[in-house]
Amino acid sequence: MRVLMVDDEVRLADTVRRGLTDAGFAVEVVHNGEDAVWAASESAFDVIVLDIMLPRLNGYRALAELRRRGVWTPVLMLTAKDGEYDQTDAFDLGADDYLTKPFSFIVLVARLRALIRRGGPERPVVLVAGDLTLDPARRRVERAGQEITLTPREYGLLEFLMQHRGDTVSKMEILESVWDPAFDGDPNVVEVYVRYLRLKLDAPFDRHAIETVRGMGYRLASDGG
Amino acid sequence: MRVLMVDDEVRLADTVRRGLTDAGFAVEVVHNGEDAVWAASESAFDVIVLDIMLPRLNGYRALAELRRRGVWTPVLMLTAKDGEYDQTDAFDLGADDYLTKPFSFIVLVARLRALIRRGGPERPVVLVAGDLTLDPARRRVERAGQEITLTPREYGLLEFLMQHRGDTVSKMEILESVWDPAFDGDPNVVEVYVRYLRLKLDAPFDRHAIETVRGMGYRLASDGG
DNA sequence: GAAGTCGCTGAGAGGTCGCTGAGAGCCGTT
DNA sequence: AACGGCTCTCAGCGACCTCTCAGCGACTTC
Repeated sequence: MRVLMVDDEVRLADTVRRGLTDAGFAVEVVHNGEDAVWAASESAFDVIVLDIMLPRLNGYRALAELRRRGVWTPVLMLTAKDGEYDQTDAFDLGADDYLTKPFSFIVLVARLRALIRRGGPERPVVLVAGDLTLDPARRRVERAGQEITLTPREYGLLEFLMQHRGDTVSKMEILESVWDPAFDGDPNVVEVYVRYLRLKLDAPFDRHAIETVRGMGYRLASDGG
Repeated sequence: MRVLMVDDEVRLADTVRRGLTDAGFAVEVVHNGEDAVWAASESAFDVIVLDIMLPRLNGYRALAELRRRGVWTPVLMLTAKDGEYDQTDAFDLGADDYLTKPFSFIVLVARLRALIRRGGPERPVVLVAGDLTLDPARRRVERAGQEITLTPREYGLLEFLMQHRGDTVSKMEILESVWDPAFDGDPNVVEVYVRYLRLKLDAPFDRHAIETVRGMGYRLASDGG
């Protein structure tokens, strides 16, 4: 059973490594996010222990990058008790379990065994509207099984619309959420990006997922159009 | 947060119920598909946990039936590891997430939270008058389940009438609320818009929701006409 | 039944809104 | 330095929405 331990607290990492080795695991340790992504991509681990606070590439970014690369090794995240991040965010990004520091070593071993036993990693929550799917962890959008590539802005807009699928959202709401909470420019930019999305999501499939509600805003059909 | 747990493995269902209760959820448990549909239709849950293998009506059929009835509560499906179904089928049928048995309880809780969070805030009250409904959040108007598209002005007028359904409201009250508090033009514009609403809401259904009270104003029938 | 008031209706002018194509500015890459 | 991708601005256009107006019918009052 191979474990990749990622933590920049050298002392803690070393303690854990020794304990896990005694428990029969083969352990590799790296201390920053970039090395973690590299190590996990290069060779196959059964499970990854990933701290959030990391130099160069923090735990969330590293996890997202791994999932984006198609690495689905189960990940147990280590979160500080009162960190700035919402712990459940970890799940949205494709983590499979988490532990709050400080943690009991026995619990860690038990969780790791459970993750390994359970096998494949859990799928992150995927937004669905008919045959339109958006996977936040992999930052991937598909219609009818076909991948759609979007720019960051287009992606942000679609994610917002899908989070509110079925509801009518105003351009100002969109601007405040997808652009800037203090946006005060021309709302026309939303129209422009809605058009871009329609050209990529609707036109090629002869569908109409994004409806215009004149005078109010836009609505993404719950069934994907 | 109310959870409906549907599973015919009594032992498992009970364990989950206790765990969720400890985690602060209000849990209701049923053990077959028909009861699930009934329970979910009768009262509002924040999320439904639905096993696939169920007596009387299996999970897929139950889910389809719920959606058919317009129940859009988020559903997390439980799938057996090597079942006959492809897991991704769940998405096609309108499930919002799934977990493979056996699953980690911690993951279940996190997923439920994510689903509830994703579902957004509680819907505001939907205005109802007979078979006429107006949903302010979705900005959607329906008569007998059929969507009616309204212009902003028409929508504003109908919203006002439905807020005062059963009461007679004068044209001046309408003008001050729907048009402008300092409106001083010709009240005839209200007559014109009442007509537009009648053409869209009443005429196609051979109904008379909006009554004229000569010399007084208008009244929207509480029972929708 | 005549006169007056009130509400209904069809037509249309004018304004607003959203859509669209073109292109400028800004990056990061080659 | 040139290029390509991304973001955003802008102005023209067409469709839609709002409101006005005048004629007519219905109801009320005398």
